[in-house]
Order: sequence, then structure tokens, then C-alpha cells
Amino acid sequence: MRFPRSFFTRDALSVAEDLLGHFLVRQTEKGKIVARIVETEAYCGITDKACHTFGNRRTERTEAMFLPGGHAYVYMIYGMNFCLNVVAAGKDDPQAVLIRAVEPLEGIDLVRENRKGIVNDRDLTNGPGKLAKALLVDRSLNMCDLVKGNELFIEKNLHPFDFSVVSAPRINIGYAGEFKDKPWRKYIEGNKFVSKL
DNA sequence: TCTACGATTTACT
DNA sequence: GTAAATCGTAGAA
Repeated sequence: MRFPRSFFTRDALSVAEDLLGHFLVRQTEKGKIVARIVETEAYCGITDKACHTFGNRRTERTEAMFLPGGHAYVYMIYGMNFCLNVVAAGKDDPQAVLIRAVEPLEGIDLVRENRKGIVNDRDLTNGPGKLAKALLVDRSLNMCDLVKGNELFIEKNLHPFDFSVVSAPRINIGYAGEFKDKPWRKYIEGNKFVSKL
């Protein structure tokens, strides 16, 4: 069962925390992959110096973040990796949640194939670029609808388990001035797939 | 046009 | 622990 649009059209911090424990589903011609979201980061829009849309910067790249919540924002970083974000808040309120780590549950064989050469399962998806590669996420999925689409979407965990949410500073945003220490990274305490403690 | 650099990963010392 | 790989984007010229 999926979340309604209204789940995503809230502030990025709420969406980042509430996505933990739920499922990211990737459907391709090669098969289906289901993974539990275990680590996220909130990028809170035009006032957040770490956010691509800081100062209401609107460019070809950031256009996806101006869509209503529930769409995908995929961009290339360091010329070799893709990062997957879930757009939050309303139309023209450019906030997003970076998916930093997931735990593969279904379609592990396909994940291993996509991440050829990786020995330990925990290294398959414990980072934003890693999970993008593992789930075959690239720019062709930018701006796709996670509420109605079939290639990539979020599914609600109908049998949630108890866990504690840890808040920590976001990773690699040293350029963000006073925003670099904001505890806007959220992860499931004790989960082995979290990228950094 | 031209230049600098990044919401990272991986390999090597 | 340190550094290379690698290129699209943003902002300046």
C-alpha cells in the first residue's frame, strides 16, 4: 500500500523521519527490488545553505525540487555517482529528502549483479551513490512520480517494528556555514546498513 | 565559453 | 589514513 500525496507534501524534516522503516521499490525489466529505508537527510529549501535550492536558486538541475512532494530528484555527483532524493513540501517550495542508505529485502541477486565486485552485503547499499547503482537509479528517473509511477515508488510498511531514530549532522556539507551542524540526518539506531555512525 | 568543485566511492599505502 | 577517478552544473568572464 502506498502513501497518499499528502504524506510527501509536508516539510522535509517530517518526511525524512517518517520514511524510515518503509520500503523503496524499484521495478525494472530485469526484476523487482524492495529495500527498507534506513537513513535519510532533510534538505529544507530556500533557507538551508546546504540545499541546492538555497536562495530560491532555480536551474535546470533543481527543477525537480519545485514539483509537488512525492516526485523523485536524481542528480549526478562527483561525475560518477547518482543520488536519489524524494521531493517534499508543495509545488514551488523546493525541499527534498536524500535517501542515504537502504537495506535490501527482495531481489538481492539483482542487487548483487548491479554491484558486481562487492563482497560484503552491507556494502551493497550503505551510501547514496551505492544504493542508486544497486537499484539502477539514474537521471532517466528524475522527476518521476513516486505516488503514481510503477518504475520507482515508496510503499508503506504495514508491519512496522519498533526502533529509535537517531538525529545527526549531515554528511559532506562543509560548505553550508552554520547549517552544517544541523542534526537533519536521520537513521534507524543499530541498523547495519547505515552509512556512517 | 571557461573554470572550479561537489548531498561520493574505491583503491591504495 | 590518503588520494584518485571523473564530469555536469553553477557562476563568473
